[in-house]
Amino acid sequence: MFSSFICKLEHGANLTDADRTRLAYLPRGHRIAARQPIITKGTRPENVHIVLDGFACRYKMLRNGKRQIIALLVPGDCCDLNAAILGTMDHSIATLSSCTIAILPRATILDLNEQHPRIAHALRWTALVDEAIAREWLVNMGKRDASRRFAHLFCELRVRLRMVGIGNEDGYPFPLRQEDMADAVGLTSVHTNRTVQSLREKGLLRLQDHKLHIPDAMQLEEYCDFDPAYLHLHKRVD
Amino acid sequence: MFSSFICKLEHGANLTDADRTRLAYLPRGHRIAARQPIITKGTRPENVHIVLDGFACRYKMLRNGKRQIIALLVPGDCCDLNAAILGTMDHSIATLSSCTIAILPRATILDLNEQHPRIAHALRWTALVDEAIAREWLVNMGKRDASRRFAHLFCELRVRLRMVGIGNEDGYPFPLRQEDMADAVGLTSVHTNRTVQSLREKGLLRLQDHKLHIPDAMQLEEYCDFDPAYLHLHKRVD
DNA sequence: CGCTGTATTGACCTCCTTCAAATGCGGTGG
DNA sequence: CCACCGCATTTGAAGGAGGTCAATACAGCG
Repeated sequence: MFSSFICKLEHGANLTDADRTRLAYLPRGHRIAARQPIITKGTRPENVHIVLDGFACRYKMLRNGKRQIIALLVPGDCCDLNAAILGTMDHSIATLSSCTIAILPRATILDLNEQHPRIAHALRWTALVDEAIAREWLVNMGKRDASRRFAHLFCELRVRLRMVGIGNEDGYPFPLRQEDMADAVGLTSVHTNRTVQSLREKGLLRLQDHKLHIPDAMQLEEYCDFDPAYLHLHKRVD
Repeated sequence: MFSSFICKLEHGANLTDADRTRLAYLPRGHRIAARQPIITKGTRPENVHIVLDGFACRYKMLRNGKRQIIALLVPGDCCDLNAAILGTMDHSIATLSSCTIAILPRATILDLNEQHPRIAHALRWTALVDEAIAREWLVNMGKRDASRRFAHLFCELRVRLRMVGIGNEDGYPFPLRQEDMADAVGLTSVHTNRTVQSLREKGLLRLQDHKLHIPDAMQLEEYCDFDPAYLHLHKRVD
């Protein structure tokens, strides 16, 4: 089902029914296990990958073996929409949980861009929002302490997931290991553990069984100075 | 003179002479003092701003008054090429040194995109490289210690500036205050001071009179594991 | 010469890392 | 059903990188 992808595009443009039926005809996704490569740094991207279910990530490895996660990809997110212009990939993409991934031939994207201006607009919108998210992550890593950093990440994901119909008022599925979370915010997994505990003790959130529980979203947003403006939602979520 | 802008675009496409003469007809820039706003968060961008000379930055302010610099803009860089799609700016842009800035009406950009496919391609390329730089900055802040962080920033700027004909083998102009440098890499100005000193003591670089001197670029790149692949230069620089 | 803004230095503190060991837990095979 | 394994989480102790605060030095400039 492309529902998450369509859901996401709805936020970037006012799609028509014709647009929606066109999107419904896209190839179905296939299942990939957790922690498997999707796209590897240095390769030339041929097709466009879309996450339909599960969590994936963009990341870069350093020579010393450390991994920095550059972006989290949730259902509805595109992996390499514009990567072709740059020639080769400057980072890799892999699954974090088990995922279902759709692979669209580049020709399909070209067709969508030419035949469906609203979809084309929505696709450009998603790319720019991804960029805005990267900018906000820079702020997060540069200026917030550990617990606010995680709090902010969780607030962001709450909005992004609600955008595609995942999770509800009091939480959402969160399949990452602590090591993944650590690599995403620039901390160690040990400190991640202690930080999540302190957030629980503060009553701001609870993380168990790969589910994130947020008792009071407002309070959490207040705590970390979260302002969803950078996600550029025109339609309300919640 | 649009030389830096043209210079930059040459790296994103094989421009023709017709492209170049078209670019030469763009409006000239005007002078702005250091530390002046160019675009303010929350506003709706009307025109496209291009830095022709000097250093500027994208930044976000936090509620607690801290500033995170999200990107450095050097001659040839565009400020808000695609911002219109997102509606309002989610961050601000300001000069760091005195700058000359060109303002292109959106109509001009549309015209370039329609009449000059190679320029259009180059513009898309610049936008994607900006994004790649943001991703590399995430790695820098997340995984490198203070001295490697600065080393990496200086290596990046060396390549970006050479790309537009600024600086030479042993250094380049660098007008930022230590406070600006600190806000760009996520450290304090005090620690910036000590870190730059330690880099000097290591013989890796010298910073004085707003000029950065790099005795041995290879050595500096080696030190911080700098790999310019993310800048996606097809034509050699140096 | 004093004013202003930036760079520099010192002392102290704390947040986060590092390393290592312990705990928990779901699966698998005996 | 229990023992064992692999994997992730949790905990402890110690050290270090970077932050904070405040004082000083320095340079350009009216």
